[in-house]
Amino acid sequence: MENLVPKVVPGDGTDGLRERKKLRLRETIGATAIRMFLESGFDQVSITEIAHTAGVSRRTLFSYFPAKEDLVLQRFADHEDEAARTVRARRTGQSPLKALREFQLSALQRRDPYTGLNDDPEISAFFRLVLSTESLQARVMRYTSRGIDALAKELQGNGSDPLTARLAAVQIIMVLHELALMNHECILNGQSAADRYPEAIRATSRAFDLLQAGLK
Amino acid sequence: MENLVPKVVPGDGTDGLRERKKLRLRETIGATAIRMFLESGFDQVSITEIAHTAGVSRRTLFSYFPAKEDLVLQRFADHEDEAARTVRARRTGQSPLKALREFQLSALQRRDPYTGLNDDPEISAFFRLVLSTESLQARVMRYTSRGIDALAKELQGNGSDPLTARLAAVQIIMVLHELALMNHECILNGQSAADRYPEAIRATSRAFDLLQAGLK
DNA sequence: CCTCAAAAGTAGACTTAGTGTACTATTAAT
DNA sequence: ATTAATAGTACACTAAGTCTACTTTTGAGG
Repeated sequence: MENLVPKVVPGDGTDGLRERKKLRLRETIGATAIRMFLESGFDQVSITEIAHTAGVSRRTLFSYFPAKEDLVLQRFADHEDEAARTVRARRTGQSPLKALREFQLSALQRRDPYTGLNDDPEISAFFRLVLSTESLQARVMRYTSRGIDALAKELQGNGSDPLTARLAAVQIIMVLHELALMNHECILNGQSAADRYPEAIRATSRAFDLLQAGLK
Repeated sequence: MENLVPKVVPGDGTDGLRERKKLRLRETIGATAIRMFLESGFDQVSITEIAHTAGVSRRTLFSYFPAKEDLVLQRFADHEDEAARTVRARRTGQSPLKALREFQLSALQRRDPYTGLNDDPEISAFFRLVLSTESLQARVMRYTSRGIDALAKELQGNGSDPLTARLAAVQIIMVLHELALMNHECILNGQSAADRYPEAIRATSRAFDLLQAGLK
């Protein structure tokens, strides 16, 4: 007697040759695109060229990356809820703001690209690409916005009323974003990460002081 | 003897039949576009249709509005440096934050569309259009970003060090933006502006308290 | 190993935003 | 009235993204 349940049980999505192949192809396409963008600029490379270079059809490329911007920015999604996770994982008794400050300072120390304080040529070239392309900047803002949502939710689940949680999240995420931009700008101007480091620490500390104690 | 200076002296740009005609045509095109967008949605109306309805060629339309989004959002540009102007025009001795708070509360009272607290059907439809269209939201963010620049500049010319000015500007403008979103959301859900008013005042006051005294 | 249904991929036409170019029509000043 | 600049148009072009119908690959079961 034949089985009435569907023959293909999706599993958890990580098993099977098919899944691994898809993942690899996605990697290939993304890497090809970024390489070409870094070489010639986002607007100077067409989807058609990327697809051809990566050895897939245009249509296939679009089935992996729904928009041209996604070819560059998928990796940003990883960081989108970093702040929320930091707050969630904080030591008991520690305030959210204190946890974020601590995390941010250690991120600077380890030159986390996310802080803007990283002068690795490939990483700073990637940042330059993103920040010099309007449509990419717009997309980054979307991720930032999701980061705000995530943090607000986390703060709210932590005793804050919804209004305060939301306002705090907006302030915090946007300030962190601004600090990263400042660091990146210095790196762009040729400063080394090591040179910039002390000032980056100072700026971050000052920013958290302002967040905590207000603008006055 | 012929005159060696250029024959056409531009003047201040407001004189002449030509200038007035251009201004009127621009109005016509913009109004036509917004009417059509409100009726069918931003993505459902093509540039070709708008140009045809407004009685101009596609190319002419693009010479007035370089992108489809600009057909909707040019009027946002007016508000882009409102915060900076408010700070500049404040009474002597008043702190920037105090001036902005005062301005914002009076803007709520007069139901300034800019605060999100306006239930006029045409205005709320316009907001809904903008907020339900991704590409328009991205464009709004650009204006917001310019508002930050303007305010930062104003604060800096007012004694703040550049870092503090910049961080304060980011916080203030983004918080105001968020407050407007909240009000708008309530209006969208059918609440009247009058109904929402007390809570809007409360939220704004709370937001300025947080900005001034910190998140703690 | 063979079969076969589902999933992945492809080809190519289509829509639409936006640009470049070469031409025509207005306008305003002499 | 002449004329040079400016505004507007027609038309062709590029490129992103979608739709549809077709082919290939894969992996599970017998």
